[in-house]
Amino acid sequence: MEPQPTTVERPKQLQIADDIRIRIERGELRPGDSLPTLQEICRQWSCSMNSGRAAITLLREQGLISGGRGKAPTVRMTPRMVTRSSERHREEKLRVLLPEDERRKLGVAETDMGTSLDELRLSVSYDVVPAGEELAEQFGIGPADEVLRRAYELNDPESGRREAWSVSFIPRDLIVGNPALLDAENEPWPGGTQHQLHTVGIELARFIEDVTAQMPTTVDRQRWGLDRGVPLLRIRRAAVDVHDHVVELSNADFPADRTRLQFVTDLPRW
Amino acid sequence: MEPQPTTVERPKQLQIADDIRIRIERGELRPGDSLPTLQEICRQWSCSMNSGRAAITLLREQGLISGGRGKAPTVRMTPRMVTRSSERHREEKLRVLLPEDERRKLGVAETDMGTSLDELRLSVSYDVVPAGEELAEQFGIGPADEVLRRAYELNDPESGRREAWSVSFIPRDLIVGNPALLDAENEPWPGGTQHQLHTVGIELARFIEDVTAQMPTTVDRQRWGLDRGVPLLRIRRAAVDVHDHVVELSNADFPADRTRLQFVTDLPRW
DNA sequence: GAGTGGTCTAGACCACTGT
DNA sequence: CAGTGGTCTAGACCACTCC
Repeated sequence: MEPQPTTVERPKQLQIADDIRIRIERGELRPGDSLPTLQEICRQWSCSMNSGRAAITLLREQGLISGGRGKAPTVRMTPRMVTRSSERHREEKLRVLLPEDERRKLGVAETDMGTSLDELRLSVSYDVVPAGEELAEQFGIGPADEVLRRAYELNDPESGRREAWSVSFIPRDLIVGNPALLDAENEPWPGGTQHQLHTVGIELARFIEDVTAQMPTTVDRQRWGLDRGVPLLRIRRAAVDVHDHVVELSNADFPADRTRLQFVTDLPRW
Repeated sequence: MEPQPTTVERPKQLQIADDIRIRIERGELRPGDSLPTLQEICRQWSCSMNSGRAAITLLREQGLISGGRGKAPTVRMTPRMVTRSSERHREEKLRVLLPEDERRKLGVAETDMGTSLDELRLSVSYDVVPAGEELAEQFGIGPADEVLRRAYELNDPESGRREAWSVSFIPRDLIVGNPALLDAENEPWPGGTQHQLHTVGIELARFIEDVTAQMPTTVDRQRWGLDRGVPLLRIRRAAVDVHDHVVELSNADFPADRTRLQFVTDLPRW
């Protein structure tokens, strides 16, 4: 539990930050508007510069403001939200049985990360590594058994900022039937992961996705070009085949200020 | 974009926070362990107290540490994660057709918020209000048409902390056939929202859930009893009936440090 | 060049934690 | 009680923005 002062008066930085937050929520300060300058804050609330700064830091941490260096911080403009729907999984499965020239329109990167490759730089790395305790338990294999580890990262070549990131694991034994799957040079694969699994006779029955959120570290913030106060959405996904075996595990991160995760749950008819 | 200093050297607070973060990630500092005292930090990194404090604030903001008042902050212990699975929706639908004594085991609060009522205090408020622009568009009704607004809040009576929260909207026209649905006194309803809709002849076909995350405000943090650096997961859910009409919209928040949202996507068989 | 906020130092008071 | 970190003041330097 967060330590809270038990003083009769609330801390000044909290009072200031809340006052300004309320002005933002009321719409008196709109996205893009500048906050009062630090000096004005200190005058209006009669506090020292450092307390005023602390209030600004609090607002930043709540994701309400951005910018500031050299000019007053501004009320944060919400970036365009990109929706990433679970319907992709079903569409990808349908596409697997199409001829290659149809499939070719979508590679693993697009279907797994939900972004287009246009004007982005894709880094792919393939490794064969021991599964380790955690993965082994999920896959029902031994910890020393090998898994194929595939890491994808998309960067904006201009800013260098990360736009998408994911890492996935497949037990090596499952894909020995098609050695081409072990070669990163074949990326992007026409049709995505489901088609790759299809080439070794695996049909998927469902995806199980666990969603959590956490604050990025300072280096993560820099990598993604994130404002302070923006969480990362984390998806841990298991792909289950028609025999109820987990055949792929993947992790992916998404910046919460520009990502909306959509999940559709169909209900059986009465 | 976060302002970054362009000085040749990185800011001390960042250097200190990163050094300690790396020690945590390496396992040299384990959950529950105490950080070095502020004085030790200032000695080791030869900085002023305020810079050391700023580093601690950064770690707090990243959700890595907690506590502190009167003693050194400790590496955060991850609370037990509660998984909230989309399978609930399917199970609830199956239960709707059961006799009442079977249904009675689950009320709206449990099924919609995923928690048990045992030892928790439930606050319910029902209102009939105009839909407004946003809801009207979703429901396909007029902005002045009325909707039933149901707000649920679960609190721990001991600490007073909020444990669950949700608000849901249903067009009034849909439920006029059963006036009992407008009465908050009937909570908890045996069988949840799906059964309530069943009493006015509505069968649900699917749920569409949009997940985002954002940082809580300072008052939200206090309400939920959240540590600094813990995001809130926000679910915006639409219930769609068999005629493809949106019949219920709901919003719910969950603390990200103790909640895992699970979504199962079934794939059609070839 | 004037004004801005980010970072830093030095020193103080207070509430809280332990013994 | 001594030690701790949270909050606060006062004052300084710097990089950045805008004119």
